[in-house]
Amino acid sequence: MAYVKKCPECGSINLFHNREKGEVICKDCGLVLEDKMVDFSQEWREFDSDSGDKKRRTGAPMTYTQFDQGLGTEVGQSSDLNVLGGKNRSKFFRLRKWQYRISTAIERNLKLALAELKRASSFLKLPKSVEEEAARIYTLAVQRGLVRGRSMESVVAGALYAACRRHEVPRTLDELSEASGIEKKEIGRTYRFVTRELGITILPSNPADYIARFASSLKLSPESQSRAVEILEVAQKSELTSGRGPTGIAAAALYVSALIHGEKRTQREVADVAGVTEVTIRNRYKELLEELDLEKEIKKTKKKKKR
DNA sequence: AAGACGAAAGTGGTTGA
DNA sequence: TCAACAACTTTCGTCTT
Repeated sequence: MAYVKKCPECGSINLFHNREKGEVICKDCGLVLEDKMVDFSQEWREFDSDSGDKKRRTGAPMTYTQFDQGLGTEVGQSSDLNVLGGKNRSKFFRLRKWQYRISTAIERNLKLALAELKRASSFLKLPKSVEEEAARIYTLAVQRGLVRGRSMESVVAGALYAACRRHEVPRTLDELSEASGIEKKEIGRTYRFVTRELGITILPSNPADYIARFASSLKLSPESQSRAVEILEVAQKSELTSGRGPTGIAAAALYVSALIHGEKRTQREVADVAGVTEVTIRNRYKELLEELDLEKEIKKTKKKKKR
């Protein structure tokens, strides 16, 4: 009996297995097929029944998509009061007041922001793991006061963008912009700012990560899709990819492989789904042809068609 | 007539003095 | 902080199918 090969949602065969999170994600539509990895290993060793009880833990799972990560802290309870003397009593009230002020400000912000984050995330059909990551990034950003002077929405969008890239399911700035209603420039700016301030390192995104999604929205065959990935690999070795926008390269690779497999798409169509202009595709396309002799193959399929 | 191609000028961001 | 620079876009005219 074969293992799950196709996404039940869109039928794509392009599945991504994230071992760390125990998820299988469809790269095309973002559907999470499996997220039920259970770690059965114990994290402690039991020497005797006593220490085992102390270390054993239980409770609700912690999650960043809840505004307080599912764990709340409050300063004291009024029932503690009778234990405290006069001085400590006033100190107690002061502390609680501050705690209240700080936490309500942050919490209120987080509640709103996380709602917005969930909305945008479901609009983009992002997997849960990416949403969690984005929520984590946003929470850190709020705690460091990085939201000040920026709109909440733009920071949310920036966090999402960063989370997508970290999980190798990149979305373009255009897509984020459409989902959040924030300008492309602004998202890029806050994205850079937040990642720099939080010291989050992000690998330059790989053009191949875009292929699956672009190919499926262009309705290209799996053959063209895998050919495009092959082309990308060669292009990368010839240093055609460094310094270039990854979306443009991905788009050009797809355009070429579509030609080779006789599934012609206009430059306009490819350009639209990739969020670049025809000119960029043309430039990349030209470079690809120069470096890898693909012209023969294109001609071949042309002749075939005539017959 | 639509698509492909290429030149020229403009934009926003990075880099290095 | 500013200027040089590369990548990409916009716009537009010409060639090809």
